[in-house]
Amino acid sequence: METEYETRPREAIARILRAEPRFFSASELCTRLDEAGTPVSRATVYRTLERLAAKGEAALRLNDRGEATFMSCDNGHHHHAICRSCGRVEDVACSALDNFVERLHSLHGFQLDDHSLEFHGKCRSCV
Amino acid sequence: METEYETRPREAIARILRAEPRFFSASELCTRLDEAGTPVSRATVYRTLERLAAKGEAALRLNDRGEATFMSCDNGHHHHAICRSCGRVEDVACSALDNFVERLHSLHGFQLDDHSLEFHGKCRSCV
DNA sequence: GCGGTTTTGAGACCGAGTCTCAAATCCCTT
DNA sequence: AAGGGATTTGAGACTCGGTCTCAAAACCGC
Ligand SMILES: [Zn+2]
Ligand SMILES: [Zn+2]
Ligand SMILES: [Zn+2]
Ligand SMILES: [Zn+2]
Repeated sequence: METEYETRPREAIARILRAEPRFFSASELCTRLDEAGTPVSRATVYRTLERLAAKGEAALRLNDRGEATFMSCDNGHHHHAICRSCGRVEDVACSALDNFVERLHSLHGFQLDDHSLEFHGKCRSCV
Repeated sequence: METEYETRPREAIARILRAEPRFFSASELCTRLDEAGTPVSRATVYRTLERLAAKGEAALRLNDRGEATFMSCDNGHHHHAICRSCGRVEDVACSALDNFVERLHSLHGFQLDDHSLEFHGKCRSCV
């Protein structure tokens, strides 16, 4: 039947994610959940995050140490400007790619100092 | 004094990296090194890759499982088009960002079907 | 409340990556 | 070519993020 239940752990996690436009690692979330008086096991945190990502309600990102981090994020395809200092994330429309540095600054007040860009697809010999 | 020695393990690793424009994980390299009859310990593989990356002679990339992968790559700042099928990597100049889809196809014969882009810097309130 | 279904938690487990330190290697000097 | 001080290596212990298992708990339509 595959019905989905609304449970205390899921709601506690969603509440923390929705409160801030930032990426959270699983362990960060566990700590926050403990502090909020609604502790949730690691296994459940991982399962919930994976589920949110699969439903398109959260974005998954690997941080520079290769840890999975998650953010509440459901506005379709777009990109992210991440503050090196506080972690705040600004959404950047994909169409803003032309002259992206200038736009990023004028639209979001974001002072860009680095970027990473990766393309995926098929090369000449694999098409 | 900090002199650097040229050693058999380092040369074996460099030889494998230079042979293909692809990202290799540490464990992949260990396997290749064993097959090539020049086995190198995991610790040394990691140390050597880290050293190459620090010297700017190799690019570091976290794959979708969060594993560190390395590729021989020393042409200054640029981006990568990675084939989903064979892993072959095409370099893409940073200035090619305008109309990148079309350029990628006409310049490299690369059929783009996804991309990831991330900006890093300081947000309005952290500048 | 009851009962079938879904979810949770504790802890075992896995694998990538790091660390330690004695042994091996490198290469400069003689 | 042998000696010797500095660098590098390897085996294996260790850390830690993430997965898996399965019995117990929670959920919700009845
Ligand atoms: Zn900030
Ligand atoms: Zn895009
Ligand atoms: Zn290919
Ligand atoms: Zn660039």
